[in-house]
Amino acid sequence: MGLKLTSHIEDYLETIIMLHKKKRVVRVRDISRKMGLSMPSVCAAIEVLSKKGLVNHEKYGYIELTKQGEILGKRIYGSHKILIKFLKEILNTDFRTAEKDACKIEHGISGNTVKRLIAFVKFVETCPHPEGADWLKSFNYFYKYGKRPKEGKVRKIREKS
Amino acid sequence: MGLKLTSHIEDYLETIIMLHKKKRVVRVRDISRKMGLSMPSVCAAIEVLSKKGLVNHEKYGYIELTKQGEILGKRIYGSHKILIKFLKEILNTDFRTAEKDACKIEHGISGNTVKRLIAFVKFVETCPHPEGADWLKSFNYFYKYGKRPKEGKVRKIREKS
DNA sequence: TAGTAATATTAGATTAGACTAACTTTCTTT
DNA sequence: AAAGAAAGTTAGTCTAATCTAATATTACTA
Repeated sequence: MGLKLTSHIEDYLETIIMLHKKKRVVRVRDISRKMGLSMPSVCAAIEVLSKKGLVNHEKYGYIELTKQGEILGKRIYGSHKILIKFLKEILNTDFRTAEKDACKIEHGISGNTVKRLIAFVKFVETCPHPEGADWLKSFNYFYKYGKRPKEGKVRKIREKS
Repeated sequence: MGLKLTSHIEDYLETIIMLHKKKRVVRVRDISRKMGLSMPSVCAAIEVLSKKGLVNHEKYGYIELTKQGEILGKRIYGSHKILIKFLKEILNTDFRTAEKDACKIEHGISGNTVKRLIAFVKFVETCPHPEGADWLKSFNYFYKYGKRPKEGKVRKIREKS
């Protein structure tokens, strides 16, 4: 009866949170489509989540998060969002890569590291444009050309991949 | 006969690379101890790596990386090191957390993201002390106190966890 | 409202990764 | 060089996560 979740089960929980935001009502089919898994797989996972007390689910009915499920799910989803932000806005990876990488990364990362990452993202965002231009643009220049831009040289960097 | 590796199998490969650096000769027992897994588990994994042509292994003998195994292993190990660096030197997490998190993260992350991360770490390291003090120390201050240090205010931040 | 489509569940199989117990080989120590 | 210790392997079991096929329920629609 432990509350320990495998990373796969966490994925289901996170997906439920995301679907809830858009639809308010979540069904097996929705999860199945969103995650690209068969409905039996989803059923099995929901069964596990249900036994852990994280969702309520009656046969053939909707899936609802319990209080506990919502708390845990939101924590997981929070990590997801901050990672996306880091990957997209700071490392400037493209949207699809960011999504993919964030999914893989988020379950492994410890709570403390997430906290630091959140702080870091905030720190960078509030950075007082130290190089005479936006700091993140400077990074993109650095990534592209392998050297720091000269003062006042950074405009807008467009890139692929 | 694909060359696709599961993340677990990549872990074994990475461990072999690390052990090689220190011992030159790697045995099942070494891997077993390093990874905290039973010897039969290691044997099974070595069998897989052997079939993929990444290691050579004769019964009761040493484990040697093939050319291909070394190339792949080093690539994986490279991601590991850059992540450790990011977690330890930039986010300033403690050593054990960094190790743990890096292991979890590294297999999920895409090659392109690793490249960006490498660039990012280098970028930060070469940052020309924009706030009148070392940039990373400023971040640590920010993490600890939730606000940016005033000019010239950052000394040395000691922290737990 | 009866029939069909969509959704959900059950049953059973498969795969990867781990384990323990038992056995074999190699190394070490006296 | 023989005995015991350490290392390696084999065999068999377990669990988690997936699948397909078959069945059951619910929803839609003509």
